[in-house]
Amino acid sequence: MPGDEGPRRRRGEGVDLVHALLREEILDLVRAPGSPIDEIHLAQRLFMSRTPVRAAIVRLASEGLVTVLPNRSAIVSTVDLVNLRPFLEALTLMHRVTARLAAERRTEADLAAIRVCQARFTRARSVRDRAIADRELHAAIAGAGRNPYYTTLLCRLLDEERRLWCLHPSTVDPHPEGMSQHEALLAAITSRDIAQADHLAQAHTLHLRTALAQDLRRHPPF
Amino acid sequence: MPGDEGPRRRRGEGVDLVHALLREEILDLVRAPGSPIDEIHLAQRLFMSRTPVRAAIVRLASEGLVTVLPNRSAIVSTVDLVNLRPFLEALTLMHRVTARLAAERRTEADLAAIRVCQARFTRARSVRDRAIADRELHAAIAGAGRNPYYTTLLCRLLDEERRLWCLHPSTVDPHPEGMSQHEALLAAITSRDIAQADHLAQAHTLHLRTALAQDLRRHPPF
DNA sequence: TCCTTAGAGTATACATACAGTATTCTTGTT
DNA sequence: AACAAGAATACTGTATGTATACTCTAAGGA
Repeated sequence: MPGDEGPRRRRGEGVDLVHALLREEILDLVRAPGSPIDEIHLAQRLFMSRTPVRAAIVRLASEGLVTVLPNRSAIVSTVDLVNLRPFLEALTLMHRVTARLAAERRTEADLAAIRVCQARFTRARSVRDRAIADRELHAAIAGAGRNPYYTTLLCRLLDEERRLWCLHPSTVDPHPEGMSQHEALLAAITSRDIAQADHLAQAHTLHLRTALAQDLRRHPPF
Repeated sequence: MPGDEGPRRRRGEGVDLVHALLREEILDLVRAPGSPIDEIHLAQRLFMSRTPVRAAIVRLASEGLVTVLPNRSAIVSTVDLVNLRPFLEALTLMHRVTARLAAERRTEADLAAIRVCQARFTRARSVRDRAIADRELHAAIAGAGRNPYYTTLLCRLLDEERRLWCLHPSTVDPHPEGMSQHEALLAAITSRDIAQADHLAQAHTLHLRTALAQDLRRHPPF
């Protein structure tokens, strides 16, 4: 099977390939939360053996995107409503602390990288592209804060936020104030205004919180 | 080899076994930071095949305890001095936020569990046992805060702190104020005094910070 | 003497075979 | 007809073989 098709992958990139593919499919909700992941079919689809597929699943499990059931198939992690409160809580804190640190420590190179992401965000048209660009933008801001622990956690939370956005597209569909919020946040980081950056980061997640609540009221999940 | 010895492990617990063993050896500095991990020898030592060993290494890599070099052997993650500032920064924030939330949300059952950990901490005699008990205690406090994101990150940071303690034992060896600090923190959480819990959590890491600085001055790593 | 390079050796990344468990389908009984 | 027990099936966990990539050593050339 492995040699049947495919441009004879180089040794070592098989796991990354499966990991990236599964990750995208999970975040785009192509794979529904709770749906099982069949190692064999996935391996056959990618013309490789089960070994790298299993390794990728283990990695995704430690990132929280899949849940392994012992002696059963692994499933895509569910989007739990009881998890919503701690999620928004942690997202708010990480946005605030990374924005503060970015305002404090950013270099000119950081600002340039952030502006590239911002430009990419304004060009994004689909909900999915906006979600990806938004993640990259905030990851760049966190990177300017120079604390990999915060960056890692924020990226994980932004991944979960992407699934929420795909579940409730109306929270991001018009998104007119998203850009102006970003612009204001960038201005605060540029001028090293820590208090203002903190305030705007708080407002950013507050916006998400109210939009989600509105959406849940309009489209209750029951 | 697999059936040679060992009480015929049940299916599925092999990976957990290797993971737990490697984790302990890494945190106790039995395996030096930067030292390579030989899958084959480890598998032979535990009377199992390389497959579960590899799975455990992948898990440890995603937890940050080992670093996999592509097409090379995995190595124990190094304790980097340039990482010390973000580490202490994140540790302080996580201690503060988990203590605040614990003071806000703790139940009677939480208090009972925390007190069990505290009792275990006072009974601990060796540096290693104290480090383990300290981790369990703060994990219990974080658990009372009801935010798994904070709990996960704090536990990861406490693991790294354990390696620091083993590298610089003098920071914890006498440790007379550690217990009174814990007692005061527990009192604040019990009486739901959020501001006081925050303040004490901050003092807790400040103590670690100054002790580490003192120790680094006495025993410079060069 | 030092740098480059070729070859042997070793260990990882992947493939595949086997074993065990969970699920499902079938069959018999009430 | 509905339920239970057993068999068949399917997929996971583990073991092991194979090929590739890296390391180390040594030899040759500058």
